[in-house]
Amino acid sequence: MAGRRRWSTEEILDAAAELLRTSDADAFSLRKLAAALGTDSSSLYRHFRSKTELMRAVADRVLFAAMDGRQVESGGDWKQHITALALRVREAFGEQPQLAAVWGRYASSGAGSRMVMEEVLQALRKSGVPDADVPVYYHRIVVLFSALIASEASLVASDSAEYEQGMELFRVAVLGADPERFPALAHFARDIRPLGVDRRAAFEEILAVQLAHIEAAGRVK
Amino acid sequence: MAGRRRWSTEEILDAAAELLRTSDADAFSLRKLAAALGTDSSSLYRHFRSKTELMRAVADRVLFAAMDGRQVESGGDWKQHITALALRVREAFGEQPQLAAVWGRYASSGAGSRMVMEEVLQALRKSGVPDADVPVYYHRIVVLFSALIASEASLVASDSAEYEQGMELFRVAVLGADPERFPALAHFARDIRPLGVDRRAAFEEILAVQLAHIEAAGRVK
DNA sequence: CGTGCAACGCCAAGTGCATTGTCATGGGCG
DNA sequence: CGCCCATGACAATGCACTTGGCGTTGCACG
Repeated sequence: MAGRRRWSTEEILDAAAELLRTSDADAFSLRKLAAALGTDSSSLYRHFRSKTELMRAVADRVLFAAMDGRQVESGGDWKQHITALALRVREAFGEQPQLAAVWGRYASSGAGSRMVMEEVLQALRKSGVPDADVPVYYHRIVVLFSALIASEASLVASDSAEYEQGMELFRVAVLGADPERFPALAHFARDIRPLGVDRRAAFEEILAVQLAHIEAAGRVK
Repeated sequence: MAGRRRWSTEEILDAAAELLRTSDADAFSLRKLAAALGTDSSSLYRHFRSKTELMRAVADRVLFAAMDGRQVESGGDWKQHITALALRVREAFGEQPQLAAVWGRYASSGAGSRMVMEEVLQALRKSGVPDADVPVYYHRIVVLFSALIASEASLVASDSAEYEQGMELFRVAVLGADPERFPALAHFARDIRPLGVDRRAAFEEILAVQLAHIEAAGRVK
């Protein structure tokens, strides 16, 4: 028949990234991906041993794309550097929430992950903390970082029906709290905001606090 | 036939929690739950409209159980209070990772969630920050909190096969980094540790830094 | 130019999942 | 006592990942 052609791994990954970006939420499946490529899902198993392996590869490719074109700058504040990096990764995964979960679980396999690690480590070396302490601070930053991004993405991932339902439950739980048993909750009820709103501001502030703490530790020594 | 009996909602929730605790990873399904109860999965739909609704209920029940027996103490350092609360919730969800994700997504519906909210809010009121600022600090703490717990749980959630595979990829990515392109990574390669290790220490330290920052903000005013 | 092998498309099946109808039943209410 | 509706049981639908087999094609190598 006609369509017979060879699929490069990159073509598959790009199609997958595209499908993940456009189609919403958990609508992604190997079947859909194969259909979008004009082939059969079983053919994908010639390139990847499992769906997880494919997802990992896509995640790294997205990460790589997010890092690409940026040179590792040697000047500038190291905190700004890490913050900018964080926001870039956050934005990249913001459009493909599924991938953030994958990255959060097994952070790191390919070139994209390596670039992220490299930049964070280089920034930390300029922070003033002794070389021996860099790994532990690195670990802490990455834990914080991947947790925030993954959880943020999982918020976007749920389809709107479930999301709305959750918001409704939240409203009921907060506004309907018994003032006797939950005085503080009832007192602040109207000002408490659900988890989903203002994520970016919270993200930046939490990260900034952590970085400032590291900087202070560096100065003391 | 014989087995016909009526299932109370609580029985179902307890069985679900039990199954989630003992069975590993994503092995949880309505079918398994029904089998454990000695019934059919369709019967569960007489009690819950969907699997999500059931998961939400179980999550809140676990939360409730974790909070139960603890009185809201009026004395003690507010930071210790929040830290202890955080660790308690962390431990409760540590055994049922699936639920942490549910909680992270739609944080809050029932009594358990309300108890957590109440305690955090009460602690914040003692922190010295003005009442008007409590909601925003609350928001920040809960975002950080749920993100850390959910992402940590998702690490435990993946079955050991995939976990090991991910660890292997991590090792390759770190140890096999080209020193020319990734000098810092190569330099620290042997001291960089994967995301999964030392989670509890990282958890406590990140939270402590955030709380200290809030306390400082409270003192300034 | 011919041959061989790796890779593709396609088909089918196996297993597991959530969810939805349909039927039967049994306990509570009049 | 007898009806009725909530609820349990069963069957079926639709989709998912994964595996295997089969016919066929394109590329590389001799």
